[in-house]
Amino acid sequence: MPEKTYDHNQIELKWHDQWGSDPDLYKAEENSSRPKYYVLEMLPYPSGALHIGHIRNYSIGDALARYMWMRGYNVLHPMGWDAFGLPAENAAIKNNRPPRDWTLSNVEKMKKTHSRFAFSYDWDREVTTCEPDYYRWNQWFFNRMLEKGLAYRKQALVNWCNICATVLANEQVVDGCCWRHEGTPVEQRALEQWFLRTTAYAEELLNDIDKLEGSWPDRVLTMQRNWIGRSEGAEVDFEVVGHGPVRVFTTRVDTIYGATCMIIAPEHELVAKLGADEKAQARKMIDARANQGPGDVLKEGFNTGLRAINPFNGESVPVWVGNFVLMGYGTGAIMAVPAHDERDFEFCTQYGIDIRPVIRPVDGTLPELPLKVACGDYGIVENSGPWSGKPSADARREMAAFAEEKGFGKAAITYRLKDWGVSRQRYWGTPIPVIHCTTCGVVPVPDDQLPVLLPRQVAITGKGRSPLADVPEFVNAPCPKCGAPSLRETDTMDTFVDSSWYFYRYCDSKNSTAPYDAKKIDYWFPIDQYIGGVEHAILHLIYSRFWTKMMRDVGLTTIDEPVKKLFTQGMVIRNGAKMSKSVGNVVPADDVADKYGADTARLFALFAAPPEKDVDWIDAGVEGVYRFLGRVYRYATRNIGTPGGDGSSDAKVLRKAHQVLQKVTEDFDSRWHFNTSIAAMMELTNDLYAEEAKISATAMEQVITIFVFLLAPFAPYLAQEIWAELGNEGPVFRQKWPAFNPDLARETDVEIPVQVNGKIRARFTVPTGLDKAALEAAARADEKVIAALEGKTIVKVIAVPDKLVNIVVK
RNA sequence: GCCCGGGUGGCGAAAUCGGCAGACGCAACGGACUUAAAAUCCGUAUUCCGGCAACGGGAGUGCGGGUUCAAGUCCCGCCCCGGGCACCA
Repeated sequence: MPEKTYDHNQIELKWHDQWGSDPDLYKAEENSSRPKYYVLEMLPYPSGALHIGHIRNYSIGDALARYMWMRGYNVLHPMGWDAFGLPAENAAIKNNRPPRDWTLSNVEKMKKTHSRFAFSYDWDREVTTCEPDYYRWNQWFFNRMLEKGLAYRKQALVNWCNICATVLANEQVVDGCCWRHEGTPVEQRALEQWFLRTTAYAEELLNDIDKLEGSWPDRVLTMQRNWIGRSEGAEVDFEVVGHGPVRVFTTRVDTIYGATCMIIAPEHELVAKLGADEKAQARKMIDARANQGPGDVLKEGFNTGLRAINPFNGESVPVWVGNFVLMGYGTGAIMAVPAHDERDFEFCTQYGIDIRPVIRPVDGTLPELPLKVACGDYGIVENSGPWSGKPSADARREMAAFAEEKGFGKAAITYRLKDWGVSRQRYWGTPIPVIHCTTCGVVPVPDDQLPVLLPRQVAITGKGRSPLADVPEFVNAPCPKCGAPSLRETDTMDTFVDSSWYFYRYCDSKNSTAPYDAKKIDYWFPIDQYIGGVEHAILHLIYSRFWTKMMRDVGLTTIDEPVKKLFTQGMVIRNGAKMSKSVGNVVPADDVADKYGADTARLFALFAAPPEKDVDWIDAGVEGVYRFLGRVYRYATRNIGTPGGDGSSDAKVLRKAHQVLQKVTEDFDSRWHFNTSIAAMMELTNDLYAEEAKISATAMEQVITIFVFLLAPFAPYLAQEIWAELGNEGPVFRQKWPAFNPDLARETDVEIPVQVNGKIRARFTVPTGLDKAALEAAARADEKVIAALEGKTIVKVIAVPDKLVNIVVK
């Protein structure tokens, strides 16, 4: 066949049309005899256009999906849209266009790009989270959580972002600022809010991390462990004279005889009982903290004049208010042991409060005053009544037990993790399905009245309260219990609710009577491979784990963890920042596809670096991959169906082909270093060019066929085109992945370097597998080696078969 | 401060088990083809020293030590970069 030039547009358009006319092409089988494989990439926010960062994510998942298909699995590979969220509202304000219109038109555009890139999704299962047939189930789950006491409402200090004009979850606060607005400090506001009781699962979320060990990246597991932040300690009541007990939390109850004051947070309820001056001072601290960005904060405090009694030794100590004590952790009050805690030391030194060492190092003496630094180490407890002389660990345990026995405390565990605040004062989200009735109180909207529909025509102001509050048709509703005119809840749910369970919906996306059929979940779950950005290590991935456990306890599934294996791909960086629309440094996927084709863009996204690594996007590198595909195509077309050469290089190129097949197969099955898989294919291409004239027609066809398979998971269009050129029918990714032949792949000869004292002095070629003795003999017979050994005494000879010979001389 | 990653040519990287450092690609340079250019094909390329050259010699994976016949890889101590957590009691 005459050589054809690589016209990516023509090839890709042809197969795109052909594949597009077959809706069942990438369909997962409902009743399959094949083993199941659920591969999932994190669903995108429909911002308007796919960029190279998306392409990298989907190219990894798609290569895997295609490979697993060829390996004979029943693959579920779905895609959807995380369609609720703030950008739609901002766009609506800017363009005067309803968020739904804007969102759905973005979905259409991005779906076109998806299809152009030939990502193999089962679009039949598409999920769009802003549509009622999806979000009604958010509401339904909310009702289940209300029944279980896992959803509750309380007045609480919440994180407030002024620009977003809404509340943020704890997880959405970064360095004291809004996660979407880096420079905007989060304010604390007291609001009535809905919370989901994630803390009920703190212990299980932490313990089950062990089950994920080895199949989730360590980095993610560590981040989650830190986030849950379990500390073991004790709670102890100090009687505040004239006011009653105030409880403190400490991890070092063994140091309690060294407590020289109590410090409470400025938000602590005891402050309300102080004088006007003190209250004003505490208020100032709270405000100062609200306006503070990240960084070091100066310790500040004042003496309340109150006294508290240490229940262990009956000592009366002063009560202070301190700006470094957090209301949101522990009990909001601490006992200060300046001798053994760095922060207490700093504070007490500053205000001249007593310092009293009570822990002696195991092999030393009690620290002498004045101290230069606090000593937080464990040791032997001293000057501590009946516990003196005991090791810290024992004293901790026994003192907590003692407190419990005497009724003034107990052993306690505290978590950094807090309940998930889900109320948002915004329009574009799932309406929280409750009604406020003056007589019945908070009444959930009954399941059979769901969904509570989000009204379509709403004026979005971006000011402080939910726009839904200004829609009378929405707000005014009868109480489901007593029928009296009542008011609907106008807050909407955090969008992370949507993404906490969407992957279950893919298994049964059209179910109109339940979120899904449990039998279908049983078949497909857990997700065999989840692929996404490490930036979701905490938010999305903790919420998803929580949601699964909640679903299990509600009786909707039997599994504990949704994701078996997690892969976090590196970010695509451009101009020093993660590629994203909000930063404005995106390379639109369509631009690259226009110029070089989808195959090139996909291949380059994988070739630039190993997939877990961050990669700087540099346009220049794309050329090389494009040239490679062109070389492959021209070579294939000019050699298919030609008489061929004398076959003297057949063995050589077949060997190389099987070696590359082995390498690519192993890369898929283990560490996914597709950059080296692709490099191996380039090597094979270079060999094929070099040996072209000496390959027989039969060998040529065999090698090109192998090449097509190698290419199929990465560059589906070109693979399909050559597959057809070879005279084959049907989609190549429905073929069976070829097994490599280890005999054909085996190298016959190997070059052995000979070192003398570690310096290479000679090389020779021997058959592979030559044993030590023969290798040593061959080395000693080599002229150059003889010359190098002249006049030296051999101390030792190391011969490693197929690797090297090292002769140690004196 | 604590906990994870990482540091290799001009650049992206490779070296999976301790065994030839720099595969593959980009950029660069040289050649072939062309009236010319593009495209394509072939070749050169870590660096320093000596040589017209074939070649020979030395150094080299952030820094300093160590183990070993042999270290990018293992051990100890540092430096730098990226990420996470951070008055969390």
